[in-house]
Amino acid sequence: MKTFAPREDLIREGDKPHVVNLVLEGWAQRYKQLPNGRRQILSFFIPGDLCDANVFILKEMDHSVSAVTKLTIAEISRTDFEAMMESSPRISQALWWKELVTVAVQREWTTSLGQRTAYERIAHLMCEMFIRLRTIGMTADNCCEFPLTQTEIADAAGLTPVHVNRTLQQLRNDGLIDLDHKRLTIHDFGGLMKAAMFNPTYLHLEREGAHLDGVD
Amino acid sequence: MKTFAPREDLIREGDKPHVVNLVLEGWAQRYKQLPNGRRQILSFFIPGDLCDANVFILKEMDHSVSAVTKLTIAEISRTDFEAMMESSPRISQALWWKELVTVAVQREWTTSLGQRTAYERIAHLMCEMFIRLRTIGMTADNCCEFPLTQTEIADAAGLTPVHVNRTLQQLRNDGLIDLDHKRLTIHDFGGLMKAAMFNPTYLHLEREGAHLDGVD
DNA sequence: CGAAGGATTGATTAGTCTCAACGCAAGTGG
DNA sequence: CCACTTGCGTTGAGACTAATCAATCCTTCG
Repeated sequence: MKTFAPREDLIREGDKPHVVNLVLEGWAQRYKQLPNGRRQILSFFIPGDLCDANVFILKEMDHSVSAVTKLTIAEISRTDFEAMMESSPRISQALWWKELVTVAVQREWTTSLGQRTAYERIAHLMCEMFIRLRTIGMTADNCCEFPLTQTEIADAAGLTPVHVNRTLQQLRNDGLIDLDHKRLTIHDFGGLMKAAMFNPTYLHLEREGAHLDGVD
Repeated sequence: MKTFAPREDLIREGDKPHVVNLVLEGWAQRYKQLPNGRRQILSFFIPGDLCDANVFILKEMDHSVSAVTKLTIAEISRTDFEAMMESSPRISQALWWKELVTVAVQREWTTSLGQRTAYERIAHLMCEMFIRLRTIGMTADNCCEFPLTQTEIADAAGLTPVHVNRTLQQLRNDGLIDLDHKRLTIHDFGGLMKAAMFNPTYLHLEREGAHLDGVD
């Protein structure tokens, strides 16, 4: 068990991976930095997420991971991880499932960046994070923590912070959300999903309970 | 073994997955269609690629797959696939490796769409496909097949066909490439990589124990 | 030979970026 | 406890990349 301060790096591009990280508390983010200095945030991790199942198969990390908030993680060694995988087919299947969902989410982000407008992208990110947080019981009614700065939203959505700011104002004016002091309130989830063209299929929630699919 | 005509669908979003597809000959593409009609191409498959390892763990496909060219594939049943996985740790590790590379590629596409310009995105796509084709021996000198229409390049790069056309002209005028009759020639690979900010690390061409596979 | 899909070109517009400044709030050191 | 610093959010003006709309040309192929 290990803790990190907000914005501290856990893993840097180029590192030789040697453990699997399991998030226990807080948010983390995966990102890539380009030679021209621009940064793309590739995914967010919340409690229960594995940073990279089985990474030690790879020679070198192709991305970095940093804490968003104060962060607590468990490090799982290669031997422990492999023992887990072999201990039962059900566990190894669950790990495969986690990995398949991770790719599915990455594909959806690709789709967002390629086809959605700024407004739609931000709405989509909010839908995704809200649902993911809800499945781990970290929402209260229509509220959740949303500890990202506008610059981080920008780097995740492929936009500039200035444009994120203006777009958030639109989302607020349209009565869809409120975002203040790192706290997100969704006033009209149906409307937000519609605006984002959000379809939760890609999160493959079925096995965790259909009751969570009921929206608002 | 099965064949498909160019542009024919192998798998449709919403299908219940029941086999793993292995590409034997030709190119295929994974894509997603949004309610507003826009399409994002998410990845290309070339010979040797698995369309989706272990997909049958999921209840429902969240994307579609179609042939780009005339296509030949092998269908691997769930039982056969699982038998393969259990037959040896080296095989199951190789399959994990394939999957990890798939996610890594997806992350790089996310980065392209979020942070690279039109010019850089197209250059990057060409670098990636050229290297992947080279590792399976499907390049000759600095040439390879590149069977995409400009509309397909556009849907992969998050651009319009018109803009792809103009950008290709720039790439040609800059002396980096030629693309004609579905045949790509790279005149200056170093320059193309530089323009694309292309770093092949994410393809993880080296992996632990790869030399034991007789692959490569 | 005609049809159809793909590539190309031109003119205009929209969405987002860039640059620059300013405000506010929280944390820090004196 | 106050002044200073710093990071984050907000606003405005102008520039630019890429989208849109629309027409034309070129290939390929039945």
